[in-house]
Amino acid sequence: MISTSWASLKRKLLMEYIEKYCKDKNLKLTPVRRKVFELLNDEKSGLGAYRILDLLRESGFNSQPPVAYRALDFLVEHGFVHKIESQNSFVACREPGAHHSPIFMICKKCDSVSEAPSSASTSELSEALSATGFQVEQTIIEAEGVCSTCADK
Amino acid sequence: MISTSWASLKRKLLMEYIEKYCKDKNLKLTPVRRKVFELLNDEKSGLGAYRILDLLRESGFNSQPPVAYRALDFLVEHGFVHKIESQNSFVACREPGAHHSPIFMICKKCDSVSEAPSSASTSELSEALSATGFQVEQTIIEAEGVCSTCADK
DNA sequence: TTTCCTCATGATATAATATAACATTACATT
DNA sequence: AATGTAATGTTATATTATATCATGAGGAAA
Repeated sequence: MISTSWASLKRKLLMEYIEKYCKDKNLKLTPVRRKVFELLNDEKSGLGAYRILDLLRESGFNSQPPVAYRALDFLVEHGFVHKIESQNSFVACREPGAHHSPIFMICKKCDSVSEAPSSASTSELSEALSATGFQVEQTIIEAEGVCSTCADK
Repeated sequence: MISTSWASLKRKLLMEYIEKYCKDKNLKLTPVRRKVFELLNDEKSGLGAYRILDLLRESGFNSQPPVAYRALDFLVEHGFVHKIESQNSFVACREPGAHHSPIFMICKKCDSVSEAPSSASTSELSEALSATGFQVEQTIIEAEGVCSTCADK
């Protein structure tokens, strides 16, 4: 049996991807920004800003609210983290670089938030809406329901 | 020239629809609930709960926050009002009874929030997501962009 | 009619989420 | 060293939302 799970390998990979991305683009992945990403990367559920703040403090950062929000702003701005509007929570991006219009699936049983594989849905939506004369620049799509794991139980 | 605009006729119609609906279903459209709906019905933009609270007070209701939130809960529960998650604001439903999965178009220029005509988009989305094993129960779709009126300027 | 029940409202306090504003530090460039 | 820029530290406060308990209003049942 191998001791490192697929999930943990993926988390590691994501962290490395972001490190490289920041290095290439000359973005400063400071300790607090990195830690916030790690915290989110370790979670399946969304975390609220104040929960993140608590976890930062547990990790030795003596932080006030603006510290957490600034780190989140940075991570969201560069697409490393997404905000889940219906929960006021944040999740690590699982498909970095893949799309700018993520679709989230939020399980009401286990509270997990997962990102749907990139699909045509968003551009179809944009096209459908453009029929009304509205020019879509950004979409927020969040689906609430039951994830496959919970449904199988 | 006729003095009553289409928009004002539509607002009136919506109000009447809701009155009838409540009467039929034996729901209590109390003064504060009715007033909150009227306030939202008169706006093109979303209103925050505390803005609504202010307007209630201006209308002679001497209300505290729970009053506004309770009225909003009632109106949302029965589909008369929708919450715009990305703004923490509320809008009157313009398509009562039409669909349980509205799609909102939020104009970043004029701040208007409009409801897209009911379409296949949502069920397509549900189908696409069910391919991942996720069972969709509810969707939140909010598109940010520029409305046709603002685009024409 | 009176009692009781339910739902709505009144009222106070506080929780949870988010930002404004200004001071300080770190570090790269000059 | 002097300067500029971006990041962080710190305090205070704004904004959004709910918990809790008390009071009232109206209908159903005794």
